[in-house]
Amino acid sequence: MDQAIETTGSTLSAAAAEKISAAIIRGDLPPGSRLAIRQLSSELDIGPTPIREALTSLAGRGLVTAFGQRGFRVADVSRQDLEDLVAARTAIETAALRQAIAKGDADWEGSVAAALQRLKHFSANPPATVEARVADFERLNLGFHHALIAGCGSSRLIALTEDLHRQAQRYRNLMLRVRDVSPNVYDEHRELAELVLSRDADRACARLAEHNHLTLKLIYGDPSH
Amino acid sequence: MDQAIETTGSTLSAAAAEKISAAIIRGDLPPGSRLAIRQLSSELDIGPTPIREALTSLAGRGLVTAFGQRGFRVADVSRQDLEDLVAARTAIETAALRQAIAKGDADWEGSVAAALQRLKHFSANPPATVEARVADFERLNLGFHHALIAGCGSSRLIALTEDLHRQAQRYRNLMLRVRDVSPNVYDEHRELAELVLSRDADRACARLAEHNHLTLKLIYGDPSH
DNA sequence: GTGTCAAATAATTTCGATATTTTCTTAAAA
DNA sequence: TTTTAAGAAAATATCGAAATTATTTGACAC
Repeated sequence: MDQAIETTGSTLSAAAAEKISAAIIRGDLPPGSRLAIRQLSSELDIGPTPIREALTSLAGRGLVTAFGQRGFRVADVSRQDLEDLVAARTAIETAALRQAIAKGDADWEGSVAAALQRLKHFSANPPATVEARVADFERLNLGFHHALIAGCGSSRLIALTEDLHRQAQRYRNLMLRVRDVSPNVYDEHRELAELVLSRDADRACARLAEHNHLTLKLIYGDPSH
Repeated sequence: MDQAIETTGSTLSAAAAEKISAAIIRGDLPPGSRLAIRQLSSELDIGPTPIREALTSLAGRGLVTAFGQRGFRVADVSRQDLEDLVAARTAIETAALRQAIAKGDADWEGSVAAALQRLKHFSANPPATVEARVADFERLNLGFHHALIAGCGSSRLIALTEDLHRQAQRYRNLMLRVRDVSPNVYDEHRELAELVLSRDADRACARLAEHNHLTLKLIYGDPSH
């Protein structure tokens, strides 16, 4: 149910960007590898022009790096870059969360509760295979973080947060050899949701920052620098 | 000395993006107006493909909106959008400033002092014409804000800050009929620079937030909503 | 007079091919 | 042996045209 319709009414460029983006986040296209236009064009059976446009779009979202007249490459990874990523994500996501807590209405509270409920159900009835567990969790996790800040009313902060979330997801997929979902993942999110719904902005943001730093800790160990 | 060399070694797409971006920020292309590929192609004497790529790139930077298969338009403006813009910019810029104050070395301090010095010289010897005053000030102002956060070491936060700075510049160019530089603009920046160089992060960030809210106040009056 | 449908127009999107740039290879000179 | 230079090969960036899609115009029915 992923690409059932060939042309969904949207452009081929968007479809190409979606597929390439997914491959990069999944880790199938390793960091630094060349993104040859001709090769991608024949592989995806799409002309060079939409491929090129897709790569340009992805470059604006931090997954691809453009090298002047020397083509495109998958964005590199490093500890320093991950520190940047976590810092930027925390700054933007906490700002959005503060606005959401200040402005959020009843619908927003309901969305947060619903997203948490889905995580609870997932935790109680996890899928059998590891692949399904990881895939489902990533979808629910993104949905939960989206629900938290959806009430902030700022399309800019929401879009930026989701971009950075996907970049962090790529790091986890690339560098964590043990790719399974922690059993107490529900409790982690439940406590965060409680702080949010009780409108305690300071504690909620502190908890969210801590939550985001987990990615850095899991990959590179405790913060030293 | 702006477009002396036709092809600077960079791509035509980048050149087209630069020209269209400047026209949008300047206000020559009004918000909501259609960005017809064929027309831009003949006007700039560049093929449709680079134009298209330029528009895609600008869409990722918030100056252009893409409408599925119905072309591109200059991004709309509204009070709500400007509130988003100021909030996002403040969140990101203050986060970068905190990191810069924490990590910044002697070179960074020198850059801040130098950027301030250029503003001082500008204020003491302003150009004769209004156009030159505004153009010079915008360049120096961008340089000053860049210098403040350049020491943060996060390319992500720097790039985002500059994007949002240009979007705010567009609002000022569009909506302020009185386009001249305030005489006490140097003092404003000097006080900010002093707080930064004294490494007082809290006060510097508060001052920077206040500084950014000026755009909103000048355009829409005092904050009510 | 109003709403709906169909044809024509105009636009974007996409493709295949060309020209330019970069990179790799090879050979010659220091 | 190392460096430099020249030529060949591959890749990108770009162009002009074709195909698909959206919009407008006009006529017809209600």
